[in-house]
Formats: sequence, C-alpha cells, structure tokens
Amino acid sequence: MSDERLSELSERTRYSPREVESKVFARWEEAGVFSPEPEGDASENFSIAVPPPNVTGALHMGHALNGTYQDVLIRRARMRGQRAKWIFGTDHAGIATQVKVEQALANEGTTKEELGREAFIERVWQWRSQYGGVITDQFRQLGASLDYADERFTMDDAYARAVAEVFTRLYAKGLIYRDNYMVNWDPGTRSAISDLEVEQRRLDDTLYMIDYPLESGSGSVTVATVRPETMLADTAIAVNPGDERYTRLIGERAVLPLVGRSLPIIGDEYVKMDFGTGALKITPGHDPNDFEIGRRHGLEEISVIGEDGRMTEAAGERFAGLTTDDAQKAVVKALREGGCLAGTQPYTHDVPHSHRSGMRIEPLISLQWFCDMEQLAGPAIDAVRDGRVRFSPERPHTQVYRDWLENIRPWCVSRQLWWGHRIPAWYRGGEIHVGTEAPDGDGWVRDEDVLDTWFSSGLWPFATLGWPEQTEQLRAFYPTDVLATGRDIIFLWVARMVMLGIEFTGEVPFADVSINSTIMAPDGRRMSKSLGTGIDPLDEIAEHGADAVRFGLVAMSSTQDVRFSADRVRQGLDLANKLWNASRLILLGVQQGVEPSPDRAQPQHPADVTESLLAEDRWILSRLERVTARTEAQIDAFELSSAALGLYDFFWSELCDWYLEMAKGRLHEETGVRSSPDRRSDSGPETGVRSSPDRRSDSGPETGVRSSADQRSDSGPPQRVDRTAVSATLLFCLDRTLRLLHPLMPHVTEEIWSFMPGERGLLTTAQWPAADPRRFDEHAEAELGRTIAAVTELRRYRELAGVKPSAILPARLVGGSLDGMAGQIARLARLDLAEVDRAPVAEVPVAGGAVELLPSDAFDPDEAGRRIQAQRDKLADEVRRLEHKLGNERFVQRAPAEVVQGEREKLDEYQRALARLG
RNA sequence: GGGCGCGUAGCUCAGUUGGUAGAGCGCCGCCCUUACAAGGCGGAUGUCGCUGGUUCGAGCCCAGCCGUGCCCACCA
Repeated sequence: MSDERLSELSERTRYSPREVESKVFARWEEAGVFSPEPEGDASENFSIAVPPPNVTGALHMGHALNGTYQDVLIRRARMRGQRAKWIFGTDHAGIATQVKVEQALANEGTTKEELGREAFIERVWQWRSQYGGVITDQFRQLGASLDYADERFTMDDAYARAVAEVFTRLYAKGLIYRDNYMVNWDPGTRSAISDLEVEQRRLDDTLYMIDYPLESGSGSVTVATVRPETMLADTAIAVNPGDERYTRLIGERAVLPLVGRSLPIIGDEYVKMDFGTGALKITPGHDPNDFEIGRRHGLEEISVIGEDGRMTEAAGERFAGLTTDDAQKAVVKALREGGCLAGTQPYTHDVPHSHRSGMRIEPLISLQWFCDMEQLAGPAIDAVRDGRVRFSPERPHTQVYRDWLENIRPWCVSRQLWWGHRIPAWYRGGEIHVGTEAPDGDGWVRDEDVLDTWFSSGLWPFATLGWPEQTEQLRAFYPTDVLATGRDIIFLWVARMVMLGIEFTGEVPFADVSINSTIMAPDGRRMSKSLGTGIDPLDEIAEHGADAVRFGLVAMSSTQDVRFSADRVRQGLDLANKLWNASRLILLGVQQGVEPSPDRAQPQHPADVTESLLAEDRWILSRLERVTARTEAQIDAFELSSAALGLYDFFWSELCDWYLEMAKGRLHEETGVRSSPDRRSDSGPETGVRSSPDRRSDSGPETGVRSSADQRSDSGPPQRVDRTAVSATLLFCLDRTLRLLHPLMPHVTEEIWSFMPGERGLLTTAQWPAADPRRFDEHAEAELGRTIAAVTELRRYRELAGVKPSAILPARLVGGSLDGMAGQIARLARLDLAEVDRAPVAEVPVAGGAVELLPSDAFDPDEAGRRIQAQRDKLADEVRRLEHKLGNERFVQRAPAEVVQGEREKLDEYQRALARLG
C-alpha cells in the first residue's frame, strides 16, 4: 500500500457512505461488470429479470427491498464466476402513465381529445423521455448491478412485435376471441378492466323491496335490490324452483313497474330461498349473475347504463341522461308514488370498485377481446406441482397460486385507452383480420383499443431477450433463474408469466419465485403517498447510505409483512462504520508481507502459511468457515434476513468483540502474557500460556508498518513474538468477510477492498468463497468457548465485587483446562498471573475451572463477598431446578439418554461452582 | 361466505425436528482501554393472547375462544 493510501486510511476514522458510494459505483460501471456477454447457455449462466418499474415511477421501499434481494443473488452469481445478467427495463404502465399525462394536459387547460390520438401518444413519449430515466438513476443510487447498458421498454418496437406475435398466435389457437360479454366497466378510466383490477369495498347501502304486480292480477311478487335503477333493464323474475312459496308462479308473468314490460317468472337454482324475499329481479345487462342466468334462459339483454356512467335512452325519457345516483333517487321516488315500494332496510355489503380510479364498477355488456385461460393454466399448475417452479416461502404462496389457476376465468385483455399496445386486429365490414400487419386491400380499420398492460408484462422474461427471434441473449439467459417480487402481483404477473412462458418458449420462465415482505409504515398501515405514510428510500440513502438501507431492509424482512424499522437501517450504517474501523485496525496493524497470496481468486489459508497458529486463530478460522457455510445455505434458501444478521453477528460479536481484542496483544508486540504493568517485559510467557507447539520468532515487534523483522531477529535478546500467524489470520478473516458481505453491502466492502494488500482488482469480480469443512476445528471452538465464558464470568465478578475496571488483579488459574488460554484470559479480564506464592483471598468459579484471586489493594474480599450473594442465589436456583428435574423418575426414564446426561453434567458443574462460592 | 397469517422484553421482530426464551433499538451501571463513544464491558426486563388437551417436558403439537391483518368470492 502506498504511503498516501496508508495515511488516508489512518485519517478516516469514520466511514462516509456519501463520498464513497457514487465513486465505487462508477468503477463498476466503467469496468463493465454489469453487462455479461451473451455466451454459453442459460444452464451455466445466471439471470434475473427485474420486475419492470413503471416508466414514470419513482423508487419506493418495495423496489428497494426487492431490488436488494435480486442484487444479492446477482452479485453472488457474478462472484461465482457466472455470467450474471440482471435484465433491466421499464413498463409502459398503460393506465398509470396515461392518467399522469392527462393530468399534465389538464394543467395546461387541454385534453387528450383536443390533442387527438396521435399527438397524445407523441406527448406520452415525450413524457417518457423526460421522466423515464429517473428511476434508473434511483436504482443506481441503491447500488443495483442491473445491466443498464441493455435497457428495455415494453413499448420498444421489438417488444411490441413480440406482443403482437403472442396475440396473433393465441388467436390462431382460438384462445383469444372477441365477444359481447359482461365486463367490469370502470367509469373512471372509461375502460373495461380485468377481475384482478377490481377491489371490493364495504359500503353502507339500502335494500329496497319492490312489488312487481302479477299479470294475472292476483297479487304481486316482491323483490329485493340495492340498485333499483337497474330495474329499468329487468327482463325476468327468478325464484328457486324448490321454493314452495313461489313454485306455482313459475311460468307466470309479472309487470315491471314504471316501464310496464312483461317479465317471465323463471326458476333457477341460483336464487337463495333464505335471502331477501326469495324472489330476484333479473337484469342481464347490469349484473354479472343475472347475465349468467339470462344466458341460461335466453333472456333479452337490455342496457340502460352507458359507458359514461349515465342512463341511456333505453332507460326512458324520464331517466335518460341522469347519473346512476340521480336515477336511483328518481326511480325510488317514482316507485314510492306508484305504491310499489314495499319497504327498505339498511344493508352493508361489499361493492366492486376500480383499483385504478377508485370508482364503483359498472357491470356492462360490452364487445371486448378475451383470453381463455383454462388451457394455459394447466401446464402452469403442473410446473408448480412438479417443482419446476418453486415459491419461497413455499407456503402459503404455492397453494394460493394453484387455487387461483384451478378456478381461472377468461381474461378481458382489451382496454379502451390510447397508451399501450394497439390490438393487432383489423375490421372491414363484418370481416376480422388478426395479424401483426394490416391485410391487403382497402377499407381495413384497425381496432381502436389497446391491450391490458399485464398482457405485455407477461412476456417480460423472454420478450426482453429478443423473442420471438432466437437471439444470443435468449439462448444465454432464458430461462431466468429467479423471480423476486411481492405477493400482490402473483396473479396479475407471476402466474401469467408462467403460463405465457410455457406456451411460447416451452420452458418455465424462472425456476424460483422469491416472494419478499411487504414493507408497511412504522404504524402498521400501508405505505402510501396519499395516506402520507410513505418513507422515501432515497431520503434514507442520502442520510445513511445505500449499504445501510440495503442491510436494514433485508434484515427487517421476513416471510411476512413487516413494519419499516429505522433502527435496522441505522444498524446497517453502524455495521458499515464498524467494518471500516475494524479494517483500519487490521490493515494498519498487520505485519507486511504476510498478506494472503496476491492470487485474488483463492487467498492462502493461514494454516498453509504458518505453523504457529494459536487456539484463538484456529477458533476464528473455524467460525469463519461456519459462517461461510451458513450464509451460503441461507442465500440458497432465500433467507437473506438470516444471512445478513448471521454475518453481522459473526463479524461484530466474534471477530471484533473477541478475536480482534485477543489479536491486539500480538499486533502490538506484547509477548503473550502481560505479567506486570511493564509494557516491555522480556520475561516471556509464564504458566504455560500458549499451546502452540513451536513459536517462531522471526518477525519484528515494532508497531510500524514497515517491518524490519529480519534485522531484528538477529540482534538483541530473542523476542518471543510472532506476528505472522495473527497477521495472516486477520487478513484472511477480513478478506473472507468482505467477500461474504459484498453482495449485501457492496460499496463499503469494495472501498475497504481497495486498501487490501496485493493487486486484487475489484471485489465485485473476486471469487465467492466456499466453506471448507476440513477447517472446522471442534477442539479450538470448545477451548475458546470455555475461554469466553471464563472471561465473561470474571468480568461479571469484578463488576459485582466493585473492582475498578482499570485495576489489574493478581490471580492464579486452577483446574487446568484453561491453562492454554491463560494469557488471553489475563489480558481480557485484566489479571496478573505472575504471582504464584501467596494464598488466595477469593475464588471465582468459571467454566472449566476456577480463578483464585490473590491479595491486592484493588480487591476487598469482604466487600466482594457481600456483593456476590445474588450470584450465589442464582446458582442455587439452577441447582434446585436441575435436582428437581433429575429427581423426576419419568424424566430420567423417558427422556433421551443424552438429554438426561447433559442435565446431569450441568448439575454437577453448578454444584461445584456453588461449593466454591459457599 | 371460504382460505391464510399474526398475537413472544418498553418498541420492531427472530425462534430451525418439543429439551433452562433471543437480536436490534430503548433502559440501568461502569469505562474517552491509541480501530470504532454511531464504541467497549457488565446488568435488568417476558405467567411467549386466553382456556383446555397430548407429553417426563409445550413459545413450538392438538381443540376451542378472544383480538388483529391479508387474500379470494357472483347472495339480490
């Protein structure tokens, strides 16, 4: 490392994401690592198609979490050496975009109708060029390693050709057809919408009882309705054929009040005998159920409500032109005056509303294009059933997906909008031609409507790669590996991609579907602009850095919805800062020249570099392998939250809190045990402190960076200091930690990486580590487990006994099993193990033995004795609890032997400890 | 109406095949120990929604109840 960089590292005591992140991101982009060559095939490569954000949208928390999930997977794959393509692009988002542009026009005092269709669409394209790049920049700020250089848009020419091709082929197969059918009409957008775009809202309403006189003159039938205005389109009355009250009426006729139309009374199983009056007015033109009944019975279909939400001429001149609300009032008034209103009652029920405009859905019969989904659904169900597509978490999504597909209904795909993929159908008189090009001959008129946005979104994983052309991209990256998204669009998008993917490519579009948490506002409500509950991820990035936001979001996520936790983001920033500072300690403190081999693919393991590893070195190296293995498994299972928190815990609690503290002694040239306040004791280790078989002393003790070890070792008294092992171990741990954390926190790790010794290139293309189980060291883990427990116990004792933190207590280890770690125990618990000949004044029981405290000014045994009563009580409680448990014959007999044995050992240990304290 | 979740420390949430309840933040005490005070060390805090059952043993399994949320659905 150059002196310049060294002093830079030395001076920056705080990690500043703002300065680092954009700089680091630029290095990745310059290196072109986000854009893999389209070589090889999809089985060896790795790809994810990003859920395309709305072209004029802005990054929200959902994008940030979802994006981080994908980026972790993509970055890991890239580090594994795979060609990793994260397919990027935006969605034209038909209605959403059209509404925005219409609003802009309204502000200018004009409308799209004044502009005309062509000019309006031109205007939308302008809008897109103005705002389409916003979300791209925002993904960059998040650090997302999308293939920005190969951006797609669902309205690109090539994409549009794919859409038309799909429509045409489905039509040819008879799966797409045009029909007059009942649709969900949204008076807000003046378009039909699909079932999935309808949401139910609870409404307090009124149920009206209306008498329909029988034509025979012998009384009347009373029906119940919440929409009396639709009676103007009634064409029948239906009763349940099994309803004894009415069976005699079936086949008779009634007179429609206000209108005078003669209505047949029909029998249909659909009618519930126990609801309302048991008699149902049938309005095939304005109610989905009535529509079905009407078709079953061949009833006339009358429309009295128009696409503008107002009553049509067919409603009669008293009502034509009124809104449905006004018409309802007028109808009720007229009925009341005519004596036909038998009564009303309050009624609360669910009413369909447009998800998009919020307006009440008006069921209408309309000429629309439909896609018959049943044939497409079968293979999509199979794909999930046989595991070619897997949901994570498996439940409940797998079942929900299957249930929906098994009960699938036709999909209304036409929309009465201007912005979108124009339906590739041409008409001339009664002729219809469907195809990507207009047919020859004059007089053909193209369909005015566009396709549902989700129709084009459903082709996303393969249309982005050039389908229907057999492109290199398609061969290299389709099928994709993972789809990561939220549960809200499993039907709208995921299921349709599976169906269309299988239909048109013969393969499932992705193998895994990772469903990530929905991030709720801190108060538990949905995050939304209109509620004022939204938290802008960009604000969080500006304040805490992208890595902190990435860590925080992933850490707070789970298999269910979670509330946004600012603390988790803060925790992410703290982690970044801690990483930075631990790295400073390591990089400024290690002996030069012992860095892992410059071969950045596989750094040399410290055990292969030196034979003088100590127990703590072997311990942390073993823990490192374990966290490596665990992280890998967790990412494979899409349990990124566990992976993030597991890495945090390893790094902070094990590497920093314990290993780095232990390592400082050797880094700062201490010779093992500090036996006296003297810093430079040459007396060497006492009491058999170190277990290492052979301690070489060929390296220098100075704290300076430039080692002059070789000169030193030849002169003066032998220094029993070897910084090789600790340096190699520290660098190896840091190297590995940076690699493991890089997919999640790419900026800070890349920045630190740049200070690592050797020519290592970019971390983002360095090799992803694989755990080596041969490096697991049960022995060292057990020994350090005892050491850590002992130190903690001693610290607790000191605190309880009122010993000053700075005081160094003369002490002696007894019991033997801690001897190998005596030096570290002495350092960390601030003991002086030098004096051996005085009688102890107190004994502290610890895991694996005990520590005798020798007389000193800093320790008052009487005071200590009084204070540790609480500890004694606690031990006594444990002993009692275990004695009771082991005294239970049924437990001893029936519990597994190892459980009983474990309890016995614990009891034994507690009893011995208590005896010492007693 | 059907289905699926959730209810664990003051807050937000983890709790893998049942074996003495965890994290972050917050709180209390002590430390400016030259990587980090956005730090370190130590500590306190939970009848794991309620009731019953299975089991030697239940936060975890079973039944019921209460509270709460989401998804689906064509009862006027």
